Amino acid sequence: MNNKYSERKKSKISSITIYDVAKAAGVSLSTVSRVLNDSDLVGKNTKFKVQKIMDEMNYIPNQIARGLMNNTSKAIGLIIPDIANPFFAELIQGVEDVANKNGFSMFLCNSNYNSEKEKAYMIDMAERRVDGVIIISAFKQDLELIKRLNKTMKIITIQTRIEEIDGVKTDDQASMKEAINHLILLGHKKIAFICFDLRGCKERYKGYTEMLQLNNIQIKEEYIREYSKECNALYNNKENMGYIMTKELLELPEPPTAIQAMNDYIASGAYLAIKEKKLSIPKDISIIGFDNISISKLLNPALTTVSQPIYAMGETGGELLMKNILDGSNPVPRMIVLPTKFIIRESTAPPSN
Amino acid sequence: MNNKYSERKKSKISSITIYDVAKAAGVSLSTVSRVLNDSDLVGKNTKFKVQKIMDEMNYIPNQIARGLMNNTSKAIGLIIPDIANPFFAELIQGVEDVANKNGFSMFLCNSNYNSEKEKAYMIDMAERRVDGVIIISAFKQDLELIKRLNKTMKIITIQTRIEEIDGVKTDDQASMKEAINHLILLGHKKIAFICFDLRGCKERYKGYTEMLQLNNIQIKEEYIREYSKECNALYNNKENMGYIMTKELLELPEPPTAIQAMNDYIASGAYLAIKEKKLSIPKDISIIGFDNISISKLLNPALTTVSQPIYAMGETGGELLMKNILDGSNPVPRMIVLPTKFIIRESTAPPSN
DNA sequence: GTGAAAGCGCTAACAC
DNA sequence: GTGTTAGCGCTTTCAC
Repeated sequence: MNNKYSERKKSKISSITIYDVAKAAGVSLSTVSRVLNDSDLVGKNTKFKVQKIMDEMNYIPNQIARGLMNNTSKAIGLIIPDIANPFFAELIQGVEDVANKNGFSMFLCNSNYNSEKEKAYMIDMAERRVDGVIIISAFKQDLELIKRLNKTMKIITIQTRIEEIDGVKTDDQASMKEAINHLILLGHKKIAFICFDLRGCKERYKGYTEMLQLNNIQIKEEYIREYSKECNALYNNKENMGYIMTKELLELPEPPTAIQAMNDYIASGAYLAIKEKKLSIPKDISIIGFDNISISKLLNPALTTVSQPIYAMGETGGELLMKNILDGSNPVPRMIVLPTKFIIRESTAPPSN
Repeated sequence: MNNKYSERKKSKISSITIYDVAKAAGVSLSTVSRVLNDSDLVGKNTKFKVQKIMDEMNYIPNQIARGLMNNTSKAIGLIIPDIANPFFAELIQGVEDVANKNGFSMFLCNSNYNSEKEKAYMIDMAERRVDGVIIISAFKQDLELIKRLNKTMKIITIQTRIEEIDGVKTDDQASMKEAINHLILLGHKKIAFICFDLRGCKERYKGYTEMLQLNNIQIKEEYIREYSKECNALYNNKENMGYIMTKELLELPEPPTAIQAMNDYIASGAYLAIKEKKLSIPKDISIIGFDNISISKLLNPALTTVSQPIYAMGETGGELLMKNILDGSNPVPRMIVLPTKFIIRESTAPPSN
């Protein structure tokens, strides 16, 4: 039993450590650490030698241990409500590209429009000591919690307003007014509004109501549908919410002549319901989306919508977060507003009757 | 200068530690640790008291430190080639749901069809000591690397074959044969095949060629297009590759009467090119996709395609990974094959000429 | 039941 | 340039 070299217990998952490398290279721990960090306080020859040994031994540095020391994980979290919506796919890409460029990795957290899950994810991210999170939420935030978590990690929001927290957004309200105005100018008076949750799209909803009021069009409650209300069941991603709400709308004694969807994804569901009813867009019913996700021009007829700079929103959010992580937060909270653009395609026309 | 309590330097980011809690509660570190781990080796009263103090102090446990000790991060990595493709959004969801259910968080890594980036991500995940990764790749893998990384983390593949590595897949080849057969039965002989990269969809491509050969249809090179070849530039996610390849195809002196796309996402790009050319689907040209992503039935006409159990693929991959992490890997590598289903919708018809 | 002490793999003063 | 040493925040024997 030759165990005279058992100076150290091997870890459970036997994995090469800096210690093994040091021993093999005949140098100290610090030297290996220096090589790892590409410090120029090591002799060229030593560096080369150690590097070679690292390769030979298949040494894989342990970021967890490094992070413990520097109190950083070089990771960020991204919390989104619904990955099934292509809007978020594009946004994720913007965030991830920036993170990657800065040497950060990204945790993806999909809350599925579940407020409890969202909260749990936020805490999880804090416990994992990510350097920052980006939150896109449809819910009212627990300010106490946010403030507490903000001590261990930077927080940025996208399309979400949290007191004292930096964020990026677009002017939803104004954009929505433009969309509704287009419908009104075409002659529509029976304009429905469908969304996941009214509180989650307050500004867009406000744009809708304001524009109607401005034109003395009565706001009818039956034209305003929330999926979260419609279905007391939890949000089930296997079905598109727009489909369900539109079906209801079309059953009304006096159905709307136009539908404004909270976003393109929901609008695409509306297409399905309308197709099923053998109605035609835009002849029988006009429809407008919001976001301009890539499928909106694939829809037939192509969807009239408000174009948001989705990738840029993710990118800008990511950059803001990086800035806050790297330079420390700004004393005065910033809200970066990105421009939108109304795009008229084929899904809107004057009402037929 | 009252510094008689400076027994310990505060960490840079001043953050409450187990030490502070212990001091405030008047117990030892181990006791606090036990409370944290919900061990039943602590007195009920002590437990309660410590918990209360933790709350009051807003203590947030440091997972990094815990992970260092247990040699686990309770995290997994998911490496995908293209988040813009809704196929992956659905797959991600399957993986994440399983991870979440098991108390794991998920790093999302989007390689953007860049083999170098993919490799870098794999190494990054290993350095972060994730407990496992799921890889969906279009590239030939560096077996040496895989073997090395497999020592620190479990590896699972989806729709990707790596020697000795567990995975989940569908029978691409047979499914593709069924699709091509449908086209041939309709009378098509000029059938094109468009994909991102032939090596990345070997099985699907094989199904295509085999079925043509079986029917004595000559395989024409100009009908086989790879995006990665078509464009020597790097993959640019701002454009849909199917659009570009289809445009080229339609310019041919003898254009195909049917196009088989490697997946629905690429097929949707083909729709755009065909619409632009003022041609009609399926009258002028038939088209088939692969995957059955949710937008495929939104396309107009609705896309004929091979339905893959996308969410289940992610879920199964996640479960397999969890099993391997929790129970240790199986001695003999497993490949779970999930069923597909050919769905005939509106985008295919007999050729007009 | 509870505490003391020795690590987990690495970094960062501080010596020499 | 290189080594020694003391931690980072937590877990885990091993005593008592």
